[in-house]
Amino acid sequence: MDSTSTRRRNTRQKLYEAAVTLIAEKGFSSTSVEEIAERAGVAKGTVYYNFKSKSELFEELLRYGVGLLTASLQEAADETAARGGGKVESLDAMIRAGLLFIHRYPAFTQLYVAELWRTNRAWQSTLLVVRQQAVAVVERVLTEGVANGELSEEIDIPLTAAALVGMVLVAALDWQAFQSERSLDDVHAALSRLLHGRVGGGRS
Amino acid sequence: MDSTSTRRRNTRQKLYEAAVTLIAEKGFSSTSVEEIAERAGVAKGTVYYNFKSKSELFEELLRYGVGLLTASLQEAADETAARGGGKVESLDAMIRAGLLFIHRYPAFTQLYVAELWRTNRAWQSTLLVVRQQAVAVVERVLTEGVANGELSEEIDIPLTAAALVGMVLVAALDWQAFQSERSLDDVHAALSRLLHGRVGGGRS
DNA sequence: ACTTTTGGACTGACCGGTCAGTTCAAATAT
DNA sequence: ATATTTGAACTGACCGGTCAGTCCAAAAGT
Repeated sequence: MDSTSTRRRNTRQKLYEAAVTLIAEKGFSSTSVEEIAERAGVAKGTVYYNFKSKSELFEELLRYGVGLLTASLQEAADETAARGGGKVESLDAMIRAGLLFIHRYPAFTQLYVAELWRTNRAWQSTLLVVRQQAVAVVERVLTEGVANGELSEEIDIPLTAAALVGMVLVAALDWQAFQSERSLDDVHAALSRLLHGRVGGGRS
Repeated sequence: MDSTSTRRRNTRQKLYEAAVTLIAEKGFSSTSVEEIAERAGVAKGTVYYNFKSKSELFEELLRYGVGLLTASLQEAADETAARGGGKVESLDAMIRAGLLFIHRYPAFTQLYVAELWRTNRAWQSTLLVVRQQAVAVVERVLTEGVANGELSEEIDIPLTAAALVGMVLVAALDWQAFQSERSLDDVHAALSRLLHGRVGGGRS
C-alpha cells in the first residue's frame, strides 16, 4: 500500500539533510552528487535510485523547505488573530516566526536566497511558485489590514510584502553571519521598531 | 610607464562586464573562464595575463562593484546634507540611490546577494570587508541621526542598518524579477512609507 | 517447517565529457 | 623595444549519470 517504504523515506530524508547544508555552503553546482551521497552515508547510485537527477533532488528540497516556512508564518498569523490581535500584531508575530525559522534552518534560507534571483536555471519555475507561496501569506495579512482600516489604503501591497520579507530575510542572515552574539529578541525588537515606524518617526 | 595602461584597463573592464552577467546568471562555478573570455571578445590566455586566477577576477569584481555602490550611497547622503536636509531625508535619498544602482547594475547585485552568506569560500574575507563598507555608510547616517536627536536613542544601529539594506536589496531584486512593470518611483514610495512608519502606523 | 523465488533497495566501478590552469611561439599594439 | 594579446595544445582532476550485479526480507511453493 505504502508506495514509499519507510526504508526509502529514511534514505530520502538523509539525502535532504546532507544536500541542504552542502549546497548552502558551496552552492548547487560546486556540490557533487558523490559528496552528498557520502555525507548521507549512502552510495552514489542510491541518489539516482531515489531521484531522477541532481536538480530534481534540489527542487524537492525547495518545495519541502518552503512548505515548512509558510506553515509557520500562517500559524503565527492565525494564532494572533485567534487571540483577537490586530493585523499589525500579526505582522509582528510573523516577523518573529520568520526569524525563528531562519534560526532553526539557516542552511535552507541561505540556499533559497542564493538561488532565488538567478535567471535561466532549470528550477526557475519551481522557485517562482515557491516564492509566491511565501509572499502570499504576508500579502493576505496586509490586504486584510487595509480592508480593516487598520492600515492605510495608500500602501502598495505587493511591494510592501516583498520589502518586509526581504527585511526579515537579510536581517536574519546578517545576524547569523556577522552579528551572531545578538539575541533573537534584539533582532526582533529592531525589526519591530521599523515596522511600527519608530525609526523614521511619523512626520512628513 | 603607466603601471596599468589604458589598453589593459580596457581589457579588464570588458572582462568585468562579461563576468558579472555570466556569474549572475549561472553562478561562479558553472561559469567557465573560456565563456567569460569569449563574451568579452578576448582570448582565454588574456584572462590569465590580466588576473592570477578565476577567483581573483571575481574578487576584484566584487571590490570594484561595491566601490561604485558605496560611492553612490555616500554621494546621496552628502547631497542631502548639503541641501540642509535631515537624516531621515538622507536615508530616503540613499534608498533611492540604492534602487537606482540595482536598476543599473542588476547582475552585480544578484551575484552579491547570492554569494554573501556562503561560508567556507575562498573569497569569504573579501566579502566581509566589502559588506562592511556598504553597511557602514548607512550606520554612519543612523549614528548621526541619533546624536542629532532626530532618531530615537533606542534604535539598534547595526541591526537597523542591516535591515534597511536588506529591505532595499530584496525589494529591488524582487521588483526586477517579479514585478518589473512597476516604476522606480512606485518602489521608492513603498519603501519610503515603511521608513517613515506609515505602514504599521506609529504612535505608541 | 523448509526451500525457492521475487523484486525493491542499494552498490560502486566505469564512461563520456568538461573545465581550470599552464605554456608558448607568433602577432599586434604602443 | 617593450607590453600586451592571441590561439591552440595539453594536462590532470573531477563530475553527472549509467548499469550490471549484490543483498535481503517477505511471499510463494513444497
